[in-house]
Parts: sequence; structure tokens; C-alpha cells
Amino acid sequence: MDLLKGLNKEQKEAVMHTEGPLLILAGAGSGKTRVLTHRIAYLIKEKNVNPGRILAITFTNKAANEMKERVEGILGETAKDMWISTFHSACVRILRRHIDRIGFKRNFVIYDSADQKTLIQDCMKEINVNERLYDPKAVLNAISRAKDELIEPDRYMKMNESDFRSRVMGEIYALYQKKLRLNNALDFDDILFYTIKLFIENNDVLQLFQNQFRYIMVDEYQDTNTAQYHLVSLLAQKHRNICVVGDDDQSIYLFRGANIRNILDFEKEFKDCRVIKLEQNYRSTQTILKAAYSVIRNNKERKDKKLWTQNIEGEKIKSFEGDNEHAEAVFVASEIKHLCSKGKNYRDFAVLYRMNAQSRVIEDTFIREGIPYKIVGGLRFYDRKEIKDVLAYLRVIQNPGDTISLKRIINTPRRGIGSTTLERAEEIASINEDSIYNVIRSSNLYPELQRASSKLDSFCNMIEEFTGMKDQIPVSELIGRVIEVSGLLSELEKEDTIEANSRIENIKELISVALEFEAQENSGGLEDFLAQISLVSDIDGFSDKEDSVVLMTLHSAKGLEFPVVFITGMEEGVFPSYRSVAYETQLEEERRLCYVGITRAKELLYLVNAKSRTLFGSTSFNLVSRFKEEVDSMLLEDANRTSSKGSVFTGGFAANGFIKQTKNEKPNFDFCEGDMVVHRKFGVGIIVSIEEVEDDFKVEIQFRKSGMKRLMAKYANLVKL
DNA sequence: TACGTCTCACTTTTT
DNA sequence: GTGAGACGTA
Repeated sequence: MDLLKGLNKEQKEAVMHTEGPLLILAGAGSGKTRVLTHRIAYLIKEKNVNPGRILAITFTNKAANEMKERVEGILGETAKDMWISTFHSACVRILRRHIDRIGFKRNFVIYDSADQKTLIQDCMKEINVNERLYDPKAVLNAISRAKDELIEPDRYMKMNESDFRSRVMGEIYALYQKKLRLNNALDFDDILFYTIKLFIENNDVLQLFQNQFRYIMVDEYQDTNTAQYHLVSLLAQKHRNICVVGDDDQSIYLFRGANIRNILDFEKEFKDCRVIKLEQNYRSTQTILKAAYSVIRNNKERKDKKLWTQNIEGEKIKSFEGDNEHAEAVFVASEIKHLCSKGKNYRDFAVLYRMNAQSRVIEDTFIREGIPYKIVGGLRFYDRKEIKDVLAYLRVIQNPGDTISLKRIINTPRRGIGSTTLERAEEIASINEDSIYNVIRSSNLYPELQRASSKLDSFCNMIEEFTGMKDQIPVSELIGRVIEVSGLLSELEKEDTIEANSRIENIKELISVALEFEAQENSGGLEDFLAQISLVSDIDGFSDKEDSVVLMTLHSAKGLEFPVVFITGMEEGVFPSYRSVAYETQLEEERRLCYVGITRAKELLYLVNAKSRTLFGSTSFNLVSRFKEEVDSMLLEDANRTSSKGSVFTGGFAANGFIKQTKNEKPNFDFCEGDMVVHRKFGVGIIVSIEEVEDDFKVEIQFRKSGMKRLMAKYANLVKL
């Protein structure tokens, strides 16, 4: 197979330029994934490079897996030894082997943002910092930025000596790092930070990897931070075969510490660097590209460039203004239905919004209209309470020194070990410079723990029983034992509510995740399982295999494409977000986000806004988004006139009102299957089936939040929507 | 120690 | 509108 076939001149050049530094400026839809995959295949096939000597970094696991599959698709064989992964997974892999060189144990655990928050609160309590004066989130953010910039606590404090506030932050930072180390835990930023530290302090380890990675590629380079830049340049120092791909117009993570200078200054850093621009777009119609350009050209801080395409001009951009968010959602639903009747599939549509809170109304409308949909983002599976509980058990089993997890489970489910006991144990631990676990393990030594001693003992015995089996049985089985023995499962079963049942379902889902993990080749044990799942994101689970509309934030949509895209909430204060309008740089980032959104569309784009919107409990009347106003009016078509408003229900909830019903009234049964109803406790749902029983009806309802529920109509007090 | 009530805050978030 | 966390009471 000819690896260069079907590539344009620039793409070919990028594939064949294998030696020396290379910067690929790849516009949206210009085929950069194609270039990267062909480049890897070219290295292996044409240049006889051993796959193990290639390192390709992507930003999500999903992108990594796709790239792997595509390379294997081209080569027709598996090239397992390739390192195609995210920054974080690659670093974890390195650290698992060598982290003992910088004083951690190799069985370290990874703390997610919730763990980070708990830990930071602990730190603040310990040094008496008032949470009202120092918002834990802001402190965490400052620490995270510092780590991105490779600034350690002592340097942070020196840098900020004159500023009292920053000095306090520095103290918290120092304690936070100390506690992480005591827990043998790393947060996300540490994973990169300590890999770099490992390399800098251990030249032999650095050389090992410098030698191994002869060819390095980094995707989405515009979103890398300073730490990531350093990591890459350290690794690439020896062979200098570094290829980065990015687009400064699609940089949307500056707020998280991404450093745009990485891509803008790449040419300065690597003097002999070759620069290739991919400017031909293969994705979108001319109209969509023009619209995208008419928006992005308003940014001052950008290198001017313009994408072009040979694609058809295509349909005009559809503009719609609803009275409120309900009308907006109804419009989207009716357009989807209309287009589906003309041959489109549900999977051809994406509905994008600025923030997750906007998804609810759209969801409600889709349920009512029977449109299948899938949401990316929102509450992550691994952030659910029941999942976090189970995982906390596993983490303590893996690493009893992990006090954050220990504190989470020591009284969950309740076993009479309250906060008093815990506080005492914590104090002893801090005096003895020992872990809490070791303290409660030998609670009989401490008179202040005497009262809880037997409870503590049985807790520790349970944990140790698990520890004993962790290497004997697969993870899935271990989870089974944990939920059984700990009482987590029986607690939920006892509750016997819809919610509890759905929690049990989620735990079962976790067990199947573990089974999947075990099915992987050389999957490893508990430690690998925990590391793997702490590095997954929501988008990783998204696939377009099933036929449903996808709902997600504009951020999540990056890297994806859809035939039809709706961008909703095009209002000042929503998009651009109210927090960004006062700052030019933030506003420009919002505009790039808009550019990303527009360029997701292949054939048809809708820009939708509402005159009024209720968000966070208050209603506001917003102006049309400046981004929508920036789109050349020649490209727009007013869909308020042409829309296919047909049979679809067009009022808001308020317009219909809620009809009051009293409990013992005989149900006036004008309900039928498929009706949308509201229940006082369970919320909005849809009637799945109705069965007549004696003088009443048994109704089965799928509630949006609480799942499936069978109710007697007489008592259910259902209200039709 | 456990549970109920009150208050507040609330963008985006590849890992 | 909603959920998490703090705080106070039985």
C-alpha cells in the first residue's frame, strides 16, 4: 500500500520529513490525524523504524486509541510496542518503573480533583487558614499553575515574599506537597512534574528514554503547558526528531495553564525547524468556513491565516432566536426530526453549549419528543459517590498510607468510628509522623483510642483480609468481595429505593469495567487498574456507533466532527461567558472556542439563541452573542421564518402550568403511553406502560433521574406535561 | 454520633 | 434550581 496516496503536497511533505524538528500548523479539518497516522506508518514501513522507538502524544485516551487503530489499519498488523498515549499515561508508565529514585514508592496512587480538594482543606485547617478568605478552589488552582510552570513550593514562596496572600498560598502549597508525599500519592500535575524531576535528577534514567524515543510526535500542541513542553524537549534533546502539530486558533485551554508560546515560539526553540502549513480543509462547506473566519478574524492576538476548501458552497448558516430556552430546545428538536425525515440519522447531529447546566432543558425536550440522545460530560461515572467509595476501598488496599481514601471509608458504611476517634488518630499520626492507618492498626497502644479500639481492629482486619487476596484474585472479584464484606452492598440493598438500586447498578458497571480491564493483554493488577481508571475522561467513552444525537460542551467537541451542528445559547453572558467579557485575553479564548464549535460542522450549522434564559434560578434577558453578530450576514438565513415548526409542542413549562390533583381523587385517566409526566418526588419521566388493576392503574414510568419505577396512578399524583 | 436544616455558589476541565 | 458542605440540635 502506498502511504502517500491521496495526500496533498503539504501532507506528503509532513509525512516524509522524518529527521529533525518539524512544526505542522494544521487548520481545522485539514487532515492532521491522517498525516500523523501516515507518518507513523511511514516511519515503520519505509524507514524500518522499530515501533518501540516511536512516542506519540495525544490529549485524550480516545484520540490515542483511535490513532493506534488507524496505524494498525494501515500497517495491517499490530504494532503494540508503539507508545501512543496521553502525556499522563506515558508519564505514569515511566514513573511506575523509576519513581523510587525520587523517593516515592512504586505503588503510588493518583489523586483526582475531589481528593485534591479534600487534601487542600485538610492543609488549610492544619495551618488555620480561613476558607472564607482563601477559596480552596483558587488555592488549588494557584498550586496547579505553579506546578505547570515547574515552580516548587520554596521557590514559589521566595518569588512572592512581598505579597502576604501569596505567602500563605505558598505555605499551603508546601504542606500540600508534603502530605501527598506522606500518602504516597500524586495529583495530575505531579505526574508530569515528578517525571521531569526524575529525569533532571537522574541522568541515567533520562538517557534511557532519550535513547529509546528516536521519534516523538505531539498532537494538539497549542494546548500544552510549560511542564509538557519541558518534558518533550528533554526527551527530544538527543535525536531531535520532534514533530508537533497544532493550531493557535484552536487553543482553548489557556485557562488551565496551557502556554500558547509553546507553539508560537517553537521555531525559535528549534532553529533548524521545518514549518509546514496545512490549510486545505476537507471537512466543511465553504459557507461554514467563511463563517468561521468571519468570527476568528476579530481576534487581535493571532497569526492571520485562512483555510480554503474545494468543497461545495453548501447551505447558509441557520440563525434562530427563541423566546426562551424551552423554545430554543423545541426548535432544535423539530429541526432534528425534520432532517431525520429527510434521510439524516440521529448520529449526524451534535448539540453544543457553553456549560453543562444548559443541557437539562434540551434533554427534557428530547425525552418528550422521543429523540435518542447521549450526553458527554456532566457528572462523570467515576465521580459518583458509590463508585468513589468502592475505589477508596481499593486504594486503601493498594496503599494503606492513602489517608484521604482511608478517611472516606473508615466510617462508610457506618461502623461507629466517628469524627472524634478519627481526629484523635490523626493527631497521634501527625505527632508520630506516621500514617493514620498504622496508628489505628495498633490502637490499643493509645489510651485515647481505647474506646473505639475493637471497632478499629475489626476494620483493619477487614482491610488486611483484602490485602491478602489482592494478588490472588482478579480485580473484578476483589470488588465483589469488598462490596460484600464491607457492607456497602447490603447498605444499599436495605435502602431499597430507586436511587439505591441505580447505585448498585453503577457498582456492577464498575465490575464490568474491571472485567474488561482483565481481558486486556498484560493488564496487570490492582495498581494498574486504579491508575488506568483515574486517567480516563468522559469523552473516552463516546462513540458514534449508536444512533443518537450527542449533547456536549464546546470544549468536549474539540477534535470531533458532525454533519449537522447546533451551537445553542449564543448570548452575551452565556457565550461568551459573563466571566470572560471584561478581559480581552479571555474573550479571545471564548472566540476561539466559538471557532472550534463552528468548524465541527461538515454540512449544516445552526446558531441559536434565546431572548430570555433561566439559569441558576434567575431569569435574564441577554443580548445576542457578539460572535453570532460577527458572522457575515450574507452567510445567514433566518430560520425563525423558514423553520419546520409543525406538530411540536412549542410552549414553555410555565405556559401549561401544573394542574393540582388531590390524592384520593379517582385518577382522571387521560394518560397514555409515551406521555411526559411529573412526579413530586421522582421528577420528570415518560410513561412506558399502563395496566388496569381493579379500580386503579399500574403505571410504569421511566424517570429521567430516578430510573424506572412502577406506581399506582391513584397515589402517584402524576401531572401531565 | 446522626440527622435535619440552612446557606451559598454556580464556566469551560483533554488528565 | 440544585447540590454540597457547614452547623446546630436530639
